[in-house]
Amino acid sequence: MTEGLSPSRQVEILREGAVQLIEEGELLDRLERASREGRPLRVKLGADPTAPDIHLGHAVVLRKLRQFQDLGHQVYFVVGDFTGRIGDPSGRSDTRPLLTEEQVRANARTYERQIHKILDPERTRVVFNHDWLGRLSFAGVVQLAAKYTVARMLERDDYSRRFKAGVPVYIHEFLYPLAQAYDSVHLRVDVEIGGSDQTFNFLATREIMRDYGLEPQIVLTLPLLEGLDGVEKMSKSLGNHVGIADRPQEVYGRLMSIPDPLIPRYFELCTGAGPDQVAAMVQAMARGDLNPRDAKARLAAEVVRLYHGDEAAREAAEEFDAVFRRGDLPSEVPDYRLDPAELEGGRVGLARLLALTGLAASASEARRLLAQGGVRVDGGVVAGEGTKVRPRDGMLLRVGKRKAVRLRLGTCTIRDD
RNA sequence: GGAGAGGUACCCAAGUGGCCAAAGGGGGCAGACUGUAAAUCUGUUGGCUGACGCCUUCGGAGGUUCAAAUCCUCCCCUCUCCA
Repeated sequence: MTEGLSPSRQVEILREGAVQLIEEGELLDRLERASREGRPLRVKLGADPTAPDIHLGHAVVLRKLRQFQDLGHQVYFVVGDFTGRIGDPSGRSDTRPLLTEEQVRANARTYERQIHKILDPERTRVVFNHDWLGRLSFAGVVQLAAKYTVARMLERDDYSRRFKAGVPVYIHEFLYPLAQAYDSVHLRVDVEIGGSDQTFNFLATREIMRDYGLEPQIVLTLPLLEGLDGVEKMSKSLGNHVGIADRPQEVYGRLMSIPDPLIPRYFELCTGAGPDQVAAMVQAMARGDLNPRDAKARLAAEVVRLYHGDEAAREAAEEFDAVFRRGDLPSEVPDYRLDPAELEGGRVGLARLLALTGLAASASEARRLLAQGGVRVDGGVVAGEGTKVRPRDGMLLRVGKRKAVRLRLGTCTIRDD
């Protein structure tokens, strides 16, 4: 706990690692007043309820929020159950799936469970913006929309780029920043925090808050973490993410797959490593004293430790070395229970079997894998596309290094589903 | 309302009657190599089949033709300019 620090010291802590802080002076001023009045600052983070898996990109922001909490401030975690239906205009997503009430609630619970790996539950309030946006009348919407101009809206890079490129921009997308702004109006937010891609929305919110006669929120943006591909920002829909609630082995393995140039970046944004430590490591790698592979292993272990503890980190590292350096079997090999009806004369086409077990998406794909030597049965590579095998209990099927299934042949096959 | 351009596989994009299950790139997957699931190189990338081959797919529905992503009709959607 770092509660009770002087406002100027708080500013120092809070601005560290930020892309932008608008305005630093305002923050200091607000902290001073709050401290005099003995109240915490109200800090807002908005979240889209469509993909409730929190990944390392979100964690960058959440860890900053945690700092706010440790300084004694109050977090409002706004679940965008209303705005989520408008459709997030950033990025490629065309139309968002409409979520049902239950889905939203379920996703919100998933969120809560995960954010508390990082946030302090005592100082976190989870709220739903449908509660106030859903009550806004059309007249209220018009009033809100009258507070911002088309020209200013088009300043947003995302809109103007799509507009110039001839990609459709729908009118309701303009409502997205406005709705987000109204969240801040409703909650009388002191500080809003988010990824640097949110800068436009946050700044628009400041103006709109002023228009409603409120003090504009202070804006704090943080770097966007690149995904595992090193190109796009991390996001679940792009599949380049590492979820903080993913299995430790998965977290470890996925971090081992980042391209080398990304190593310092990940250390900086995903671990507690300070700039000095990172710089030292970069130098060591440049000198050849530190193998990038080992740096990555350190990164992976550190991140796993952060969210799953020491033991999980050790185990994940061990498993990774076993599977990928020594080519051993993964520790958890799922069983597949083969239906005897698939057998013909005690045998079954290997391609068919691979498709059944899920090791290949289809029998055609299985044939391709076979042709490429990517399939092993009980340790031996099988090449022939049309190969038939005589399955036996405990037979081990492997595709590539990562996927394996153990065959089970029950004598009794009572199926009640 | 008028004029024009477009809609192709997971994504971008070529293809304007048969040689098209559809070029190329990205992404994915597999193999080689390695220091790792990095980088690089190679292969592969609709489904069914041991195989010959068959079936489904180029916005949607019909039609012409021995043969349609490609031609015709209607419809839906997007963009640009004009009003």
